[in-house]
Amino acid sequence: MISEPGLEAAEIRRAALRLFADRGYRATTMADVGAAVGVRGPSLYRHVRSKQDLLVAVMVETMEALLDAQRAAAGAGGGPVLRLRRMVEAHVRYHAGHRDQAFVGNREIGNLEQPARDRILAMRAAYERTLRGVIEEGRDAGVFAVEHPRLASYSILDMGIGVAAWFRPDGPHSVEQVAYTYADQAIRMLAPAPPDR
Amino acid sequence: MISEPGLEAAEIRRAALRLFADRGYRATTMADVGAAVGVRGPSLYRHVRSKQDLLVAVMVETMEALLDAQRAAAGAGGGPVLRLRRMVEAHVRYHAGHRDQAFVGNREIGNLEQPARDRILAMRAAYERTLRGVIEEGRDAGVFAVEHPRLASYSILDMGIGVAAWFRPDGPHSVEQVAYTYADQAIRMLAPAPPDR
DNA sequence: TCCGCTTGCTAACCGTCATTAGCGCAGTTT
DNA sequence: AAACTGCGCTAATGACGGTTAGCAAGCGGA
Repeated sequence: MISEPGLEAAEIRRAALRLFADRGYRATTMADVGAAVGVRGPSLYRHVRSKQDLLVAVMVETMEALLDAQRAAAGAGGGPVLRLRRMVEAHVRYHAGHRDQAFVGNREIGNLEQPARDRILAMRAAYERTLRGVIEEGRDAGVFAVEHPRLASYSILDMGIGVAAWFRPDGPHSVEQVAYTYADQAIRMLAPAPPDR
Repeated sequence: MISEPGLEAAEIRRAALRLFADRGYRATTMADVGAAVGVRGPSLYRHVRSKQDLLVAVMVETMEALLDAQRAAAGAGGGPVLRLRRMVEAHVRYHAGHRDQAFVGNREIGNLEQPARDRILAMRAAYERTLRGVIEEGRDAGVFAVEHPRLASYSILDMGIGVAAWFRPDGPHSVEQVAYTYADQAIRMLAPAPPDR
């Protein structure tokens, strides 16, 4: 046999993700997901507990990937400016390179049932806290001039999140170009006014 | 009589907006909207053509308010830096002061049926184009250093949009404080490197 | 060969929901 | 007072959709 794929839970999640991304969780039916993997709706229940479980799996996966990328960026050493640059680049790279995940992860929070919702919110809070930590460290070291670090971290995260909504791989900008430009903007946003003038 | 309110279409739209904002369009039932204005679901049809019409009305209203605010900010004269500041402040003020509208306006685009969807998208495109125009004008005048004006306008708009998701009137920041800070960040993001060094 | 496990299918269940029909009650007009 | 009108109500309609039941085909191992 030439390795008939065989329905894997991961394949179903992939299909669900794409559908959630472009129709929304509530507008996607189990029959839709089934059709996307060549099966009838009810057959999915051999591999998946529920539609809600699919959403939770997709969103947890997304947040774990983001946290991993952020940890890698933050853990590579260097001063606050360099670490911030790497964190912003990682953030943007993920949102440009995994638009569906990012989009669903940001739009469908309200459709998560407890306790999954709180779990995801806690992961998001941790993600923000880490970025803010670097900003505060840079402020204390005198390399950033920031009055409200929380407003700065929210701004930086939100501008990256927005990338998931408009970025197209076949558009005029490459992922790396956007990541670099956004990191630059973040740094300029935080840089202290130069001593002259 | 002490002026029994009397059901107005505007009152229904207000209730629908709130429900759309915190449950989502698809998760909101006409019975929910009815309950919010003290009436059964079917009675709403005396005042409203359909649920979809409610969504369209809410979103068109939102985009018109944004475009009006932007026009006012841009039309008040001044150089590119000042006009940009006023436009960003107006953008943030709206997103902090009308969170429900902004939130629905950004999340429910996919639930708009044609031709309303294209109409809203055209309004959004015009809104972005105007902001980008000021950025390009500033670049041509030498007061902004921007390689990709489109990336800059997207960043600025998206960071403002994010405000609608986290801002709380009883939180630690006032609307004006956030608007001022965000405008500042936008300007610093675009400011050319100073001539020294 | 026979058993049992896996997995897909159809049918059925049980809700939910937008929307329409048609009734009846004011309040107002003629 | 009769007729009209505006508006809310209940009941019904027609779809849709998540999930469960129960059957059957394929297949590997004893």
